[in-house]
Amino acid sequence: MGKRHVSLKDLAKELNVSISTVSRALKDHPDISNALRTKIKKLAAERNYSPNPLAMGLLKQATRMIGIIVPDLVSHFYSSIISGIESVAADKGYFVVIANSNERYEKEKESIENLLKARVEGLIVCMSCETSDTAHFRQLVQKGIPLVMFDRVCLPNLIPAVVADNAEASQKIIQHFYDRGYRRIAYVSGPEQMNISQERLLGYRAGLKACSLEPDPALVEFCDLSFESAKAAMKRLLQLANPPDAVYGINDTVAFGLMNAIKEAGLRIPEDTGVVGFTDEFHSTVVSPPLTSITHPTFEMGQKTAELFFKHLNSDVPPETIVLKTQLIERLSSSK
Amino acid sequence: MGKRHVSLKDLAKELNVSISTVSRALKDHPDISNALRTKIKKLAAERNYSPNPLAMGLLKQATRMIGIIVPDLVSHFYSSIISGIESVAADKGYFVVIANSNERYEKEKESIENLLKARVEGLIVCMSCETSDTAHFRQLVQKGIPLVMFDRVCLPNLIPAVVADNAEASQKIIQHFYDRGYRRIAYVSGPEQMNISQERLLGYRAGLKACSLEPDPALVEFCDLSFESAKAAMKRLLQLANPPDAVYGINDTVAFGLMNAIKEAGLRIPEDTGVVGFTDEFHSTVVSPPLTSITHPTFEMGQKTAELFFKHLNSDVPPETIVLKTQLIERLSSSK
DNA sequence: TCAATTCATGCAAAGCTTTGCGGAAAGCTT
DNA sequence: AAGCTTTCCGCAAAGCTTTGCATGAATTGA
Repeated sequence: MGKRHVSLKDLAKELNVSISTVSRALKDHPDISNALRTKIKKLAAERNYSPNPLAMGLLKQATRMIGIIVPDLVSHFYSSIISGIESVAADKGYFVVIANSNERYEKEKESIENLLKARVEGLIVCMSCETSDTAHFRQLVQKGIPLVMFDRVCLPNLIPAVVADNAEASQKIIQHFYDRGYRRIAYVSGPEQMNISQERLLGYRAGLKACSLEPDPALVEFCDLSFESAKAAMKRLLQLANPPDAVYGINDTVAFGLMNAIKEAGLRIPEDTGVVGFTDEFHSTVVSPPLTSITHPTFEMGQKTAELFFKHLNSDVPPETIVLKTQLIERLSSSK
Repeated sequence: MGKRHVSLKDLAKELNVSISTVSRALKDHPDISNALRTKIKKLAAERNYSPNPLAMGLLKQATRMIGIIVPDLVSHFYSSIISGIESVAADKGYFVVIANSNERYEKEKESIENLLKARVEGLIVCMSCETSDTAHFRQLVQKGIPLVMFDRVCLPNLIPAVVADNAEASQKIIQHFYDRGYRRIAYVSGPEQMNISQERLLGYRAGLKACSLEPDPALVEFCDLSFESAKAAMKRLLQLANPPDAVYGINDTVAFGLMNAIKEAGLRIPEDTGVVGFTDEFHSTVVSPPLTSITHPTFEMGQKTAELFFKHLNSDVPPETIVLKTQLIERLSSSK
């Protein structure tokens, strides 16, 4: 039950030289003679030496860890984005530590605390849908802690961010519905305080206007982003005196909830009700009928977010917001 | 742009006492007088002191990090298990660091290296489907590094593990098909070296026998677990002179691939071909028709795995394998 | 042969925390 | 008043690495 890792000290003792000599030899410092250098390097390789990151962290005040806070770990959207972040971070020799806010404001604040206590070098955050007070983020900026947000963002003048072009995507959806002959188009949004809810609502309205459709407030519903609440929202829409013939859900889970309610009501998709989602490739091909949707380039969004993070970690550039273009993939759920 | 975190030293200097006094006061050591203790605690709270985990790690040789290696970050199965692990780890004050083997043997070995270099205290692993050589795991055990596996496991006498009762689940599926009137039941497995492939195959055969059905080797297909390869496997099955009237896929992605191929062939589910998956709740309700499946209790599996990990981290108990019971949830895809 | 370089290596501090041990001051007893 | 016990606190080491400065030896030039 010996020590698990060899240290410079161990190597030094074995070769009867000082720790600093070993350290220098290993990093090709010119002060060390060739003979000794090769001898030290050989032993280090044999013993499988690797520098202790704790010691390095202490010395350099850098842990090479970056904290991620997501509202939910399980859905494809976030795991895919995390995957994208992780791939870039790994390239730079960074680890990611993931915390889950579970869509709760309190948990989000707590996660920030914990990650800072763990000495992450900075944070990448997607806000919980409950969060409307942004003081905790402003504080991070004030303390000079690197922070980048994605998808659900706030304080764009203070905090670098990566988002989808939400308004434009919404408009494309409305236009698409219109082209397919749908005329009463509903939108099931998330909580009002979320930037994505707002932006997509603006796009929705702009889209209606562009198609010369009369906006009807009754066709805009809100839900808490859960499958069940989306289903309930759809049920309310279907009970309207003049129900929609098409509906657009703010994300994948919501779209599935909508489809479920429509089917349970005995209506056909896309004949009676068209559906479009804001979602990622995989799911949409699995549901039936295949779901027309905006492809959110999730993996890429993760990569871009990580790149932006590293940019701001190393230099003091002003915050920028990267807007990713989306694409509408037409499938069966919206082709009357 | 001062230091980001206050240290004991900072507090000590401010109060003109020694570092050790501050340290002791903060942990209620009896040697410190009441008056001084409260004064120190007050300042610590004000300054938002939290002990530096790097220093602690160095001192205690414990990083409170646990490494997880999964074959894939994006699928619901793994993200849900990770979520379960994380919830238990967080309770114990541990962080999880996640590495993705991408179903590749080489990447798996590399991830082990990297996580050890990062000084995780132990590893939780689900093997890549490529992995058949288990020397790298045996090495970990020899080095005394805590290791627990889940779902796809190996060396059960050496390595503690959490698995589903695969054989029994398979049998239940066959029995279920039989009860619904299906008679030519196919099984689309994963790579042969995987324990889950083997165990479920055994259960499949036992199930056929219990139902007095003749096993037909042509009805067992293998795939690499991807949607596409599952689809290809199903196409091969459908081209048989005597194609199956029911098929069982080794996991969710595979089952979706099967359904896709069946639909493309113009066959109806469940009338022409019954389908059962080995999957998790959410997806199965979203596809059409809803997929009958074995519920893999993923979140719980993650929790149990983490609990087992901590058990073995702290004491030297012999390896045990925890077998989780599964449940067959009947939905439309298998009810002729 | 002595002084002046050059070359190779070691010392020690810093980064932060815990903890055994020793020390000083105060209070008590006789 | 001297000695003893409490009570309270600081020193220093360990855990690991990097790096400026110092030291020692060896080599060169005069």
